[in-house]
Amino acid sequence: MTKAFMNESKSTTDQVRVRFAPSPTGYLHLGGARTALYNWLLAKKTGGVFILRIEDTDTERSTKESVQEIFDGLTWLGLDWNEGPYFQTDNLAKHVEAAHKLLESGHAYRCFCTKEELEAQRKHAETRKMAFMYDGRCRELTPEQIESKVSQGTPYVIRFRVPRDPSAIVAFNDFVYGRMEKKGQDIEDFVVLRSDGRPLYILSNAVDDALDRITHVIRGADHLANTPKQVLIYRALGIEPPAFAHIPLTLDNKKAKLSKRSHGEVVTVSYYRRKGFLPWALCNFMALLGWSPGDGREFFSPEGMIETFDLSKINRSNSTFNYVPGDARNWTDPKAIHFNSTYIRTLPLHELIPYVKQELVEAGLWRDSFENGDKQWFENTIDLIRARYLTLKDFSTRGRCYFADEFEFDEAAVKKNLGKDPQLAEYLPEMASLIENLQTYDTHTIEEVFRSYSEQKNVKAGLLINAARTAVSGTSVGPGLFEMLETIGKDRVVDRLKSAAHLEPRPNKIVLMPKEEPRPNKMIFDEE
RNA sequence: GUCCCCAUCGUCUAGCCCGGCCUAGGACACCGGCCUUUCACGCCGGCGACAGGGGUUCGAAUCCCCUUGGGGACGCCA
Repeated sequence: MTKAFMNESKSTTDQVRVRFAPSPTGYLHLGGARTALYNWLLAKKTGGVFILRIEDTDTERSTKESVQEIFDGLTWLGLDWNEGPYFQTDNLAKHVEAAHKLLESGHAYRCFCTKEELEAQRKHAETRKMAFMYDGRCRELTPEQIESKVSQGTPYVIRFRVPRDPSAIVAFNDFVYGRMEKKGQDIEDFVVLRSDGRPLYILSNAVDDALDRITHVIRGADHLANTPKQVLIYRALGIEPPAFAHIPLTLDNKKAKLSKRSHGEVVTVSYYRRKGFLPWALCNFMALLGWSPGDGREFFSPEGMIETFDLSKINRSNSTFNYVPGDARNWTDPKAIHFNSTYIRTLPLHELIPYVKQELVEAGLWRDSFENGDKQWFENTIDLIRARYLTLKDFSTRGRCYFADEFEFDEAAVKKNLGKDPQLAEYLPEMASLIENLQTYDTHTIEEVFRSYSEQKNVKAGLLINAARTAVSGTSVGPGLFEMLETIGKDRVVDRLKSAAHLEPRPNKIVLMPKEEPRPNKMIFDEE
């Protein structure tokens, strides 16, 4: 409408400008993170700009912690933004200005109805199972009536004057849902400015998008129904609306009958960080919740996904996050774990190592020699053990025996592999001595010791192999024994074989997964 | 209650717009087998879906209608 506004909002380039605009009222959860990811992907793909805007106009519910969580989460995921963070509250004056412009141009009007009156009407309609929509009684107040109420100091809100012409329709094209139309008659005269002078989201959000020259609004489908209202605002302000892409919501697994209690953290980004996820593994998983390239590919490098990503390939139907509470192995969607473990197994070693380092540092297992004198050994070891790990946590739990001398013995493994034959108490120290005397200590020579010793004693090699495995690692599973013994090292192997001879089956269970912490949340992930 | 969106294996999905190549493909999970010193990986195989009903058509997962189910919006929340 006004020149100032148009100038500020007019797009000066063809560059794609997208934004992630979360409200800092809770955790950054998977739904929001996926929205951020899609925005980021489009920006990267088009050489555009990705903006972070914190929509903190709900001052009662917004928290500093939540803002920090959003920063941390996006940073961890690798979804770097080019502009911002902007804070919506910084633009309040502009939003108010817009509201007044709407008023002046006749696109909006003052409504003096009180909250109480409206609430009563709403209740009334509800009890009679009627649809409630503001009846527009303040719509046609005469200038004199308005003047009178204003001079009396009667509080008022500013409502948008939605076209009531039966033929009026508001339409927009959505990249995902196609052409969307809504009759003006089905849209309420919505409030854009509160009686205390603060703007509402519907206005602030649209004005900010205009101010930030957003070209594509990619957000959750929960905003689909709001969009016609915002289109109305844009038009009334003389601004060309951005393009829209509403993405389907992610739902909870209903059948699991999740209570709010049993939920919580499993839907937050920070939880996956703590649980040992590789950030890109999470991104890859999230991306496929509602988008697919259509050719069956599922694993993408960031570059590959950027290249392949396409708004038109986003689904229209909601997806379900397949989380079943109480399943220790599948503590989150099994497919998410699949992505993580596959990345751990297949990532170029030099890309994985920094994550492993961080994990070992946190667990107190890191030694600086791992990137100096023992660098080669360390890399070989990681490469050897990573194949069967699901999360980074496994490096410090299941992998502990490779980096420390104190580790736990699995009761069942001890019973099965060390308790199998009492003769082992004799065999193991003897083998330890043989190994101790080896001139060269490598996979080949170690294997020779085992093979010839088993022949000599006329016992199955498997008996000795399994016993040794448990003796040096505490478990019954792991890499090939001879590689394992080589990497663990001669001295340690000798010590462990000797002491294992005296090991008896006793309770000493290993707990691999950290305990589930309590926390809950909503069933649906808001996408913005 | 009103308006809107959606509907393929348990889950994520391909196919749908431009009907026939679909006795519906892939992935995860699950089950079995092979490999093997264990566990994984890998490979082979199995289980498993077009929500229901009408139409249109020579032919429908694909088009139309109805029903059902799920979801969203309907706030001086975002």
